[in-house]
Amino acid sequence: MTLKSRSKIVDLLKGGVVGTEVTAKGWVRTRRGNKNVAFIALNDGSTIHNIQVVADVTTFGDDFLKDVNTGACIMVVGQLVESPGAQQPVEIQAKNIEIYGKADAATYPLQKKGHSLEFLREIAHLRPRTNTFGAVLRIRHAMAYAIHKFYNDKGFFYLHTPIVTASDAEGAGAMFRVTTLDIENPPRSEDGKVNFTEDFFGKETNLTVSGQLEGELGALALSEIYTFGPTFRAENSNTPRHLAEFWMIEPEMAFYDIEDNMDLAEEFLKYLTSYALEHCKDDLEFLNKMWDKELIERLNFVASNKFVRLTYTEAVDILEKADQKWEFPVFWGADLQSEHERYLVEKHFKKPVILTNYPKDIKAFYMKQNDDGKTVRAMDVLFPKIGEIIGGSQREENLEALTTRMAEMNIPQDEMWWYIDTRKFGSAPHSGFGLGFERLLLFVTGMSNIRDVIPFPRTPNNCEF
RNA sequence: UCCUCAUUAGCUCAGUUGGUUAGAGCACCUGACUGUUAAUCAGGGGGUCCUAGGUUCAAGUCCUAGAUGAGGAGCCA
Repeated sequence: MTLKSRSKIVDLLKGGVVGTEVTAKGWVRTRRGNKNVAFIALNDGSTIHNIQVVADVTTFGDDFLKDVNTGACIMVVGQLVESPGAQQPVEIQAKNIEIYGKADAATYPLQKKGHSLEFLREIAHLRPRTNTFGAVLRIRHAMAYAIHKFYNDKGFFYLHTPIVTASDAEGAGAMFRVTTLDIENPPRSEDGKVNFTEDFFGKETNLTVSGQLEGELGALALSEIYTFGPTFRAENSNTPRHLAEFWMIEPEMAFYDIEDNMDLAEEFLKYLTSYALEHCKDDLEFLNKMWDKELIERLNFVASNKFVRLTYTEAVDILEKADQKWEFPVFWGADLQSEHERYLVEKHFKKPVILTNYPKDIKAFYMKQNDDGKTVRAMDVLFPKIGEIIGGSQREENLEALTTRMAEMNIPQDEMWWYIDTRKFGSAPHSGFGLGFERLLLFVTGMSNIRDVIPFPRTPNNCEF
């Protein structure tokens, strides 16, 4: 028998054959019992549920069982039997128990009773062993898989856009510099400035803030692509919705206009929501019970109801007529604030909202300009509790319109020659959007802080683990 | 970065108007219990009340500054 031969607890609970000898391995959640019998709740992360191991105290001895405590890692060999207890179908009658790793009860930080999410963040190396983070991490995996499945089934190609980039033209946020220069004593040119031609890449480089521009290059060759990778923003954002390092999905499609783009975004979000409801039932039920009593109801609602679509101008109209005091004034041309977005989603429509056709001055240079000369074909998908979960647009494919806009917004065109080239040679109408993976997970898991849906969060002043 | 709030046992939290020796549940230790379900029951040990100043006869409690955390805002996904 090799070390890895064992039954996963999820399989034992669902399809284990009663009467057979089985081997289970995992971490002890609790041990309880009396002087005759000990009950060990064992979890191996394959499911939210534990399997109950029953150990005869006279067989194993008090001293031995003392070390089979919360946190210890053990192997159990024994017969799978029907459980007389009401809370589990089967249990293991232990014949042999081996302790792989003890956990000193006096110093092991995790206990069987509730911990605050804040405390668990401080022990992010151990929090995957809790019910909540086990559930979140399994759902995170399921969503990542579902994203690839969704696009693969549609014939999209997964494009790996670069993580190190020399373009900071998109202006999506402050960037992390990538350099091998000696930060204490960098080479300088005659004018005293740091001489980046001596840096590793011979120019200034940063971590990517978006794969979109390179994604467009792929779409204008493969027709439909998506990216799914890490993204970095050096913004000093301290909120439950922002991370310095997060994952983003960016589909980019040739021959899609803004309507096609919205259709895809809505179908995508509904697919993922339905996938979670179908494949992560046990974990969602746990999170629903533990953290968010309306979670499953909300997921069902989003999966089965049409999103509201309206233009920015219509939204401003609704907000101006709303019987509501605003901290920030509403007028045409102003960027919508959180309070405005929340009002539309949570109070006025009570369902997800897609806003389109924003004033061009509050949106990026690459967005397709409308004939009115005032608005661009941007779209933001707004979700309850989370706010903006998707931001996207139809892209400006007309060379002259694009370069004129770049000049107006002081975007350096020489650095962007390759991007502009796509509008010179075989340009095509195309669209795309970005979905923040962790924001999706906030919605799907019902967690309220983004630091609790990524294994090791990176935020200002925090890069532990 | 701005505003607000919080910080008391390993964890979760009480602590009255500033007043004797700072409490509870869980965890830990000792014991009881013939199948438990965050097992239960009895007993025990465990405190830099975030840090540094200050006010006061007296500070966990009031004041000032700082640290850390959280919520809201901005930036955005």
